[in-house]
Amino acid sequence: MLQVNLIREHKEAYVKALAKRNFEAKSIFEKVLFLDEERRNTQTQLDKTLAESNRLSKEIGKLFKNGEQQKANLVKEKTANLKQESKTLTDKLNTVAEDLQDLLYTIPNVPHETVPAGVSEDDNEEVFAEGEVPKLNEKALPHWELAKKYDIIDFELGNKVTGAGFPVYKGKGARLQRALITYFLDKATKAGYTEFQVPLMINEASGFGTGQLPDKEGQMYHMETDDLYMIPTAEVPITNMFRDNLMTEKDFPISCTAYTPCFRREAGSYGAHVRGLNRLHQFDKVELVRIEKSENSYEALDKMVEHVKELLRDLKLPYRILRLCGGDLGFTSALTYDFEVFSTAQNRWLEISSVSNFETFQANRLKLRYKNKEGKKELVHTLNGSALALPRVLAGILENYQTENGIEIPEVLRPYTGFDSIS
RNA sequence: GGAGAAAUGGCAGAGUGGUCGAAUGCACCGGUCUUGAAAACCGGCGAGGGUCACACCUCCGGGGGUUCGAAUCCCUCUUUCUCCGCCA
Repeated sequence: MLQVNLIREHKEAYVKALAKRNFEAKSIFEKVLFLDEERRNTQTQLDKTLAESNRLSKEIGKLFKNGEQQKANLVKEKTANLKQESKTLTDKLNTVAEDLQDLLYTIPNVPHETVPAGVSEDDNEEVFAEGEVPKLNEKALPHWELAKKYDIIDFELGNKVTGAGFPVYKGKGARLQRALITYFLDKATKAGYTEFQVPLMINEASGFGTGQLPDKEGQMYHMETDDLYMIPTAEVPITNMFRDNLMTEKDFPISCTAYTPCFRREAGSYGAHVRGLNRLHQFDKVELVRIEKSENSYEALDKMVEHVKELLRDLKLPYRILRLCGGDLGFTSALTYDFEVFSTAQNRWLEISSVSNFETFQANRLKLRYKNKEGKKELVHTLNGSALALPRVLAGILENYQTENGIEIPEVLRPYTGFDSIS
């Protein structure tokens, strides 16, 4: 959620920046500023009314104490009007404040100056690429065929137990997945992130805090009886642990990591793009979250990018980094880098990480602030990134490491898997 | 799931209808003293809105109500604790 005072100050610049997302902000901003002024005016009127009735109440108290009942009753009559008036004003205030809030919720984050304009993923900007695409022979298989051949992932079983998009990992497949998780967590811990285990369901307030609600409730699984949502990413529980916090300088840096399953409804897709592990309703992910002072946040973003690069380098997977264009940028993000691994057998790029700086957009909703050296309260910046999302990493490994004799295990994972190949 | 108790500032803990935004202690910040530190003493010290700054308004778990007036009374929800039941 954008800050109203900043909208007032930087209206023109914001309108221009939001145009990169193809978001027409001008008239909405005008409405926001109008409602905000209305809100403040109403508040002032209400305050005056309440002040007067507070004054009278105290007077009545004194009169009663002095035994001047009659005088007190006279004053009492005067309060009736004020009461009615303050009720009317309170109602008005609530309505205006709510309208303002609703409107603010519809405005996406202002893109960073480096974000290119664009309408779709085709306009994303490649900023880095590394790693060699292996030469595979003609008989190379896509990962879902490999999974079947070596009996390490069973999609049919998942269908039976739950439904499409909930695979069952078996034997060395399960072990490889666990090895990846442990490896990622170890790397994050070494890089200074504190490991957490967090709830896999969240309440409504948390959904609002990180911006999944109110817009994207269709993306999350909802437990109606208890009004809880399955997490679509660990970002939600982790970031919300800090909701309503007022931090001090000493609390920084804050860097957290967690492994969790993630649940996404992802309605509406079909075909080869959702084959196998490409898109699932339940998948595993190791997530990084950082909470930073505004002046440090972009440095922190770079560090996260470097961290993810290192993971892919270690796994020797060919990948590229994209700077998302305005049209592809998430609602809450100011700047996002997507990492994609090249899936050789499918001959396409698979997104395996997304690293973003939300600046104050989430912090404003979360009321997550810190007291700076001058004792002034400032909103913090929140950042997060996947390090990494498992299924597509697994797909990349299976496809890129396949040989005629089986699938080799990347060197760095062997201490974790306890085997060198799957055959 | 059943029975009972509780929820107050960073923490502990007073406060049961009127000058209570809230005693006191600890923690924290500033000062005096000290070679330095500790102790002692003095002062400051919750949050949000509002203002150039004051004034002023709101907040004692959340929501609603009674009253001229609520931290205090009533209703309701949530959470925590104790006991019982069930249970990985």
